Amino acid sequence: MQDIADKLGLSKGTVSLVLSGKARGSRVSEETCRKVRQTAEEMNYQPNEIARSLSTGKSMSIGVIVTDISNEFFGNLTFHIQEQAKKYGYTVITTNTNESLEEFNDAVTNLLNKQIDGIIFVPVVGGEKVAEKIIKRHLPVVQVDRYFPDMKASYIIVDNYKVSAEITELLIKKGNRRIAVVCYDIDLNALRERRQGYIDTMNRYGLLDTTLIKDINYEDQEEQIKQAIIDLKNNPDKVDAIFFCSRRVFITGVKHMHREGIKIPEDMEVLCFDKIDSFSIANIPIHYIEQPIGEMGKKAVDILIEQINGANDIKQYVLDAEIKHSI
Amino acid sequence: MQDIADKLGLSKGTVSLVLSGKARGSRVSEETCRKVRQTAEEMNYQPNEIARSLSTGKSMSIGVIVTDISNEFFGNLTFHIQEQAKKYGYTVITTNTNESLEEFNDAVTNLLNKQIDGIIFVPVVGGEKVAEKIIKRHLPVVQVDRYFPDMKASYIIVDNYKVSAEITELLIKKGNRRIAVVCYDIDLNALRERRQGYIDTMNRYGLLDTTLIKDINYEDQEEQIKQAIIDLKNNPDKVDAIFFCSRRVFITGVKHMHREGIKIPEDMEVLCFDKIDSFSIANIPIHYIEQPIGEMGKKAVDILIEQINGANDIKQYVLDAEIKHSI
DNA sequence: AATGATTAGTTAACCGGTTTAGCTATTGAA
DNA sequence: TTCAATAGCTAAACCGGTTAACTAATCATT
Repeated sequence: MQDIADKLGLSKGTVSLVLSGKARGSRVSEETCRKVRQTAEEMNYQPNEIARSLSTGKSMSIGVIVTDISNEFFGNLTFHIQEQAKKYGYTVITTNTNESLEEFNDAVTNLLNKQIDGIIFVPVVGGEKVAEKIIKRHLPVVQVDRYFPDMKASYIIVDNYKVSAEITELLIKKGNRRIAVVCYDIDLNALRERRQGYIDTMNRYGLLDTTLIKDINYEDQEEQIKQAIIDLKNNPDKVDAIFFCSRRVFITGVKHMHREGIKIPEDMEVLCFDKIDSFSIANIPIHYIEQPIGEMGKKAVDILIEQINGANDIKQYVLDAEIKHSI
Repeated sequence: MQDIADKLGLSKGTVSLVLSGKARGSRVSEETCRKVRQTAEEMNYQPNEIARSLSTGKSMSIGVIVTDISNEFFGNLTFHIQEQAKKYGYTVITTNTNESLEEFNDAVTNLLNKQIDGIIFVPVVGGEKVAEKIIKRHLPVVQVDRYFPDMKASYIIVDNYKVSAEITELLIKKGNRRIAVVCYDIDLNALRERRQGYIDTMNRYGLLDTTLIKDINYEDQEEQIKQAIIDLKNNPDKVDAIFFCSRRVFITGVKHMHREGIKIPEDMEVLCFDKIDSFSIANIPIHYIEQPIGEMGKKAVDILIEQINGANDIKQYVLDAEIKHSI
């Protein structure tokens, strides 16, 4: 800017006014504006956003903290967040927590120091204190996919309970009595709700049987899922269907169903919480729940930007997921 | 910093020296260091990285430009890049190009203005001029997955030709004569090489037949892949196997093979370039090529950081992919 | 006593923008 | 002719760090 000013015999301030589009209000002549813009072009001037940020206190970038971007769900979510942020002219810094509290903390600290304008994050078990740090700074924040119940902050999630109840009921109405559930035993409200939606519905129809509930330890999942499938196959009272509470459990579960020679859907039907891109390579009918990932990502950004622009009401959305069927 | 300095009757400079760890060289007393650090803690001082960046000219963040982070391959790649960058203390800003030249250009411009320390990017067709902008700024850069042949810059890619030739040969040696290929007609060297690896190998064995080569237009892929499958099914000289040149083509292709009642592997075997997380839900044997995504991501970061730290030799790695088999 | 070396810390410029008070010259009205 | 209003621009502070150059005091050495 100084170079442009020197070349035109103007001051740095004037050049800044023109280039930042604030020339009209402060009345810089049409002529000068044209010359400044032309010279900037000629000299291939590119603004230094860092300097601008320091001055304005706005970095024009937002932080996104997810569990693991290589996971189909979070990859999709992040994609939609990025595309929406792009529309608002915001840049996105993404970090993975790998479900670790320490990494979550590091991510938050780092983003705060980077003077980020807002944060969209997927809560990590035990991360309330860390999240409070964001609130204390009065930094706009939106939780996605999960939320801390005691935190006064915006969130946008899916009604896990409701859709799980619905899909269970759907299967019951189709004539299934013996529906099993396979779910991680992790203490995430999303997972608890999916499991509970199933349990309450089965109960309501008087079909609940604890031998149909298979809780899987995350660390030892391959083995435990395999065992769960074998158990269900050998259940004295024939099992009609299995509800897998998440993507990965479904993939591993179906694999072992194949290995055990369980025919889908003749022997058992399968339900999957989450859509998988490649359902169609499995030549079987699959009932699945499709979360509105795109809407969730877009809306999270919308809410965040509103807050960045001054809104200070907390928005908490609970979206409905859809029940679908492959093949 | 000024506040800390005031409270202790020191100068801002001294506080900066202590807090940035340069106190030893500039000899600030042990006592003063301790007091500064303690007071910083008490006042909950957090450095403003933006200010630091402006001053040092280093933003401690790198840009990553991929095609589409929601794609399993790029999601994985980005994940490994982020994890490795974290180790070096670098933050990652990710952007998607959606294979669009314009978006690629916007991303580069934006990252340059953000005073990023280096860029890792997946080339976009026609993006040579845009990439030159990075080079002209003498900004460290690493291309991944693809590369611009005429650009003097580091890259790290997989030997698409070689592994495609190998997998074709493997199938031939297993007794297959009529191997087809289904590939996008996009002008990406990665895809061209996969196709060519197949063609040259078939040729070498005297098995090449152009009715076995199916080029798919990206925009109309669903329909064209379907038609390709039907064509191959009806090929007068029975087709033994199909080599799908990428993930998505494979998924769509296998779907239509199922629909057409083609039995895998009895009627035809299938080959997929790229590993898919959920291969196991398809109860069929699949020959696939697994790219060393983790290594590619990690190495890309290593090379970039080396360059950021002053190395100015161009590194060009061609990694080997592995041939594997599901079930 | 003079000199040099060392220790401990200060000063002030600088990074590259933004922003606002205020200055000057011109125009228009009284 | 005089004064106010306005247009057009400048000067300088500011954002929050970093760092080269400098000062001042102490200690060791000759």
